[in-house]
Amino acid sequence: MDIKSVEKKWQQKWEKSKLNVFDPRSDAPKYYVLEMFSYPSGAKLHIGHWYNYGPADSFARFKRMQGYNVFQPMGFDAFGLPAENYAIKTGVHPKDSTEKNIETMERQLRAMGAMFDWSAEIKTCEENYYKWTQWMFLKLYQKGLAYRKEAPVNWCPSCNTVLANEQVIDGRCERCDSVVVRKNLTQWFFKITEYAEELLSGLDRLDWPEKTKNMQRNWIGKSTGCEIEFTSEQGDPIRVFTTRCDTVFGVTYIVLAPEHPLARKLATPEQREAVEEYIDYAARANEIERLSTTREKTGVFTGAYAVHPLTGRKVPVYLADYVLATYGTGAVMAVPAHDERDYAFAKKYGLPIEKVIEKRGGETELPFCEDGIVVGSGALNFDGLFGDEARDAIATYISKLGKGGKKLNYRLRDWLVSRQRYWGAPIPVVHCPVCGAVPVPEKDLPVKLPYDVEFRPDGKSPLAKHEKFMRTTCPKCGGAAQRDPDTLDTFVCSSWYYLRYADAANDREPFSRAAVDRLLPVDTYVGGAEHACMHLLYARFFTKALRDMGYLDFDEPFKRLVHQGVILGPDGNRMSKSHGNIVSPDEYVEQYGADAFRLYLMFGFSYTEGGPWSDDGIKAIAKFMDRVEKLVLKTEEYKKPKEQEAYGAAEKDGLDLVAWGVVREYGNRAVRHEFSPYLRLDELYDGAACAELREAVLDCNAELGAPFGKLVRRDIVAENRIFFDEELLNYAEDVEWNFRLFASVRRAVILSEYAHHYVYHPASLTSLITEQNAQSAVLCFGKIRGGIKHTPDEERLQEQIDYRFLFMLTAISICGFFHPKNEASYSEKKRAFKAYVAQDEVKRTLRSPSRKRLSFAQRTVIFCMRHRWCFALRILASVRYREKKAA
RNA sequence: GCCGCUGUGGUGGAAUUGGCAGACGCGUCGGAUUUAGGAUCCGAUGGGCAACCGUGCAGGUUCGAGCCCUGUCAGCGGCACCA
Repeated sequence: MDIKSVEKKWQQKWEKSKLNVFDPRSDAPKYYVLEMFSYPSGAKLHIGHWYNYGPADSFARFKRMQGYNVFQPMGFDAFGLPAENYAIKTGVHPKDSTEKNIETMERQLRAMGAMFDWSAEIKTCEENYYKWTQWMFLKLYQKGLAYRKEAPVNWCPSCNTVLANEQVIDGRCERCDSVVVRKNLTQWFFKITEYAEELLSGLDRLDWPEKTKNMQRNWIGKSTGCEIEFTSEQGDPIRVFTTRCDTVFGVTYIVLAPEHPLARKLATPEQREAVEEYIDYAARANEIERLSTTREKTGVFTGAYAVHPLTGRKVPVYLADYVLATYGTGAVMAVPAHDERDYAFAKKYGLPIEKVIEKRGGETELPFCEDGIVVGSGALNFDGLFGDEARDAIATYISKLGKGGKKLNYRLRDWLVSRQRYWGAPIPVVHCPVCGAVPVPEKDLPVKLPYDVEFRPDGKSPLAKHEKFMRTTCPKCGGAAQRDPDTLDTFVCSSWYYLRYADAANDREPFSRAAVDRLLPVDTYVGGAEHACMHLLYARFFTKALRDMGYLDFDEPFKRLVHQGVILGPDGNRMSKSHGNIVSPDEYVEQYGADAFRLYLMFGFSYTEGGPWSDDGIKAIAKFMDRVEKLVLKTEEYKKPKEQEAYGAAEKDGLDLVAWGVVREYGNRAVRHEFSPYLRLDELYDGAACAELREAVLDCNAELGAPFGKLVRRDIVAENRIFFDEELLNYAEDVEWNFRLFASVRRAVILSEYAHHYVYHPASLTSLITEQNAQSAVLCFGKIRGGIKHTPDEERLQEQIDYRFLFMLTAISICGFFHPKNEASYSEKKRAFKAYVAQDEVKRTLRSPSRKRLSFAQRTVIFCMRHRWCFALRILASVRYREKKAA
């Protein structure tokens, strides 16, 4: 078959027919399948794109065949640093290079044969999109969720911009790997911390990979503890946060972060110089050094003392950079006996170490950091309490004193969104010397990004150097003012794009409520795991904020999340230029076609794991497709009407059952994104199911083959369309086109002009179970011991199970009365069995509704009820197969 | 250090709710076809002569465990001076 022309033909047909466009008037339930949109980098689609979009698209098709009105849009995350860095290197303007890249990628995405709804396409760098990104900023500002403050920020000296915490990996810039330095800058922040609790608790209800949910949980980092107020001798309150207030009686000193506001103030004249020096030192030390756990702790005594709120004891106040200014209160109470860090610090500076917790039932060895029994509370009488109990009591006491109390703390920091770069959405704020920071009125949006800018990297934002852009008037007082020279982090753009898709052409608002209500939330979201703590967290934050402003009616943007794995190079390493192991999709698509390529991606890997690429793998797929075609061509010969009806009822029923089972099975897996194992041509005609049929199919010259001819074709073409439609797309449709024989299709298959858009509803099991084939397998001692015929009526099966059946199973299983190894005569077995079941306890067991107390027999019956179709069939098939072989 | 995930043939990886482990491929071996090679098709392929034994290791629950429980080891991923 000429795969390329077939692909082209069908892709054009779909395009013309607009079958991929979401139909808002349809009555069918909606299903929103979303893949993370692409960043238009210079290169063509790489294998990661294909792996993300190909199988996800097959999933979308599957949902469509199940009768859903599927919405699957595609767009481009077009702003971002790489385009700007490319401009600095080559002089090509980011807008030009981005547009060119998008054009290329669009073409490639279309050639992939995916059913993207291009009518909803969005590009975040276009005015009609970033206008609304700016609108989002204004809304957050109005709601008090965007604010400006001077804060120590992560500065990447190579990218010349600040980075969000999430973008700093091991003290280095996520993008360029340079060492990040700390800098004080006035920047815009989004108050994501306001939603910390909901972002955390909402995770429980999401159908997301556990791993990802855990990463977010860690990132949010909730800890339950207690705030305690100490007082300096001069009277300044020093609040500390601790999760171990049960150790409060062991406090022998206090430590402040070097950036703590009281650090300088508390220093005594004698210590002033040393303190200044230390603060200086800490500011210079870069993140890497500071974060290293192996590094020896450093610190300095302020000369000041603080008063312990419970004991009235005076304890020295130290500065040390092992305390972080940005977490908790920026100050900790040090309990060297029960904290490793405090212990190490106390040892080094010769501070007292006092045991106040005792190990329960054992020798207490310091530092002892586990829960234990309070022993050092003195007159306050907390001695003897353990762990939580002690913490509860002490925290309650502290709050009664008015010196603090229970407190929740989060590791999550506010999201820094200013970027000193050009290629992003300008921050819609004007700085007026009179009015201060004034938001740009909605009607003046968008704040347009100028085209003619200077990219030379000199630490200043390119926009800051663009006079025409910067000079403006204050919207409030009308006086001369300056624009904010920064742009928004590109993660702001991607925090709401899934909403825009629903109403991409709207030029009056970011989205209409009606459109969003119809399509959102996203039912299945597919993309890489690397966004766990950034995009996926930010997007959730946006959704919740917009909900609270009344624009949305749901809490979570992505109901279900699937991460695709990573396709590695043939050598098992990550694909990279330095390894020289990059597999380019293009050459394979050229040789085998897009369908074969996609099929291999689904078939050759576990979707969420990925794995090394193999040339043999894709060859095997090509071979598979070849065999399907041959099989269909062969069966074409069996068309004679008389012979068509010659196959027996039993065979037909058997085949129906198999088809039903496989279709159901496939469906079960497909909804879980487990595609790989269910493309077995052979299984359909396997010995387990229909040995005769398989022979007939594989040897078309055999006499037996003729009666099955039509059935085979029906099955391959009609029943298994579910496989082909999804994964073989164009190819399958052409096969079908050439051999359409739908006359005998009994399923509720709705025909339309375009084969792959059939709605497929597998028939119910009940309709397939007949008097002939309703059987259960009898399992006993772990093996199948036989089959039992019963009623085909699924609903009434339970009551129709006759006592003999039940008792026989009981006998076989529990007592072994009828076990093959039991040598007694039949009547002896029967007598023993009857005596056994006459016992009250056995009777009770047999009637017990509790699953736990069910006997084996009952469980077997239940099991068989659930599985009977498959086991019954297998028994039938294998018996028949054996008989035939013997004959 | 803490949290999470994963351990199945020579190999990628199957196995529904605990129910015939190793599907479907790749590779290998044998056969057919071919002047030959390639391609294609057919058969065999966990171990053991056998009964049997086999899902990282050691236990446990169960009539029955790859799957559930306890412990342990290894690999991967994330977090990491977060008080």
